[in-house]
Amino acid sequence: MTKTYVKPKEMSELVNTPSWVDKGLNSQSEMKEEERRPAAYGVLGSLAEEHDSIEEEDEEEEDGEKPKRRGPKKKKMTKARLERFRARRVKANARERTRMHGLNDALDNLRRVMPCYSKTQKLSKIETLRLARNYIWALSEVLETGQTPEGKGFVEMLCKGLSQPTSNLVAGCLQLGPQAVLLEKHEEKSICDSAISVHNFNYQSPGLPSPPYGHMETHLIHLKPPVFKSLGEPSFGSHPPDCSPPLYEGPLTPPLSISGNFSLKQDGSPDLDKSYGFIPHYPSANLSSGHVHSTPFQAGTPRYDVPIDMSYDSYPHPGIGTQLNAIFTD
DNA sequence: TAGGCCATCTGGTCCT
DNA sequence: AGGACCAGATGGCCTA
Repeated sequence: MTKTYVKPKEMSELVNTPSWVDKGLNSQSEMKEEERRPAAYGVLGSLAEEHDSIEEEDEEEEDGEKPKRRGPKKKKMTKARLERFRARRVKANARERTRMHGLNDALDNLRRVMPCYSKTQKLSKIETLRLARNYIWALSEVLETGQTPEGKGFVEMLCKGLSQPTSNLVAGCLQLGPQAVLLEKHEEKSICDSAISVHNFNYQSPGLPSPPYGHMETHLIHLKPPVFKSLGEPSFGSHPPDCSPPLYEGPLTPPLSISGNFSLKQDGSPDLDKSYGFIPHYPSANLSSGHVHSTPFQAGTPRYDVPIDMSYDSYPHPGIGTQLNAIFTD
């Protein structure tokens, strides 16, 4: 289930005021015992406790009843040392946040080059990674065979292992008609025409609003995944040299929206802030007759179901697959 | 209300 | 000593 994620709180609020700060405490160790969480017990609390335990241990050693503890004796936790640990922990937390933000930014960039992208309807992290894996796979199939991707098969490949909602979403994205604003990219198209021949691909569904932004053809042309370079093109050797996708350095423009229905800015570029939410308009069994899912859905909201094969064994290219296969299998 | 997804905190490990 | 990375724990938000 994709959804619009809303941050629980303002980041600055979380950064500046952890829960124990909210309570007017100096550290989590000062929280009441029942309010403490095991994981949040914290170095500060455990250090304070450690300090106590060391003193107790010393007392016991004096009694001579307990064997001496091996290893270096822990330093006594002075107030200054506690302060240093506290400051270090705060810094580490900030670094960790920054690190995770960087990771999320990278995931966002990945979302932007996925077949369905919208600022308002974000794929989850795991679904983004799974779709990316499938997408690489599907594109490698197109490049390797040099054949027109059969629409149904292409979408099914993209949807391997994805959740039903995400599968529907991808299917909805890719069943767009041939009218495409981005067909202006004729030069790029001509370069790799022999390798990427998708002219016959047409998933147009009756009743689907004409998307101003992309269908499968433009999307494939648009993509210049750096991964092909980094892989050394082992499985693309049959392709003309000029067909190897250049390293992508341009802006990360979304090839397709979730609904294929972006608003356009004055310059013709898609206005990502005003993209519409995904609305499935399509009757079930439209894409793959005989693969209609029995998953219940609300009356009046027909779904565009894609059969989901949760196994990765049937992927076409074991070469690239062996590298990818181990990554996202559950 | 349960489950999914997320951000954050935390402690451990490895490396410089 | 300190930074990067990782995984576990936890609570908040949202949806079915």
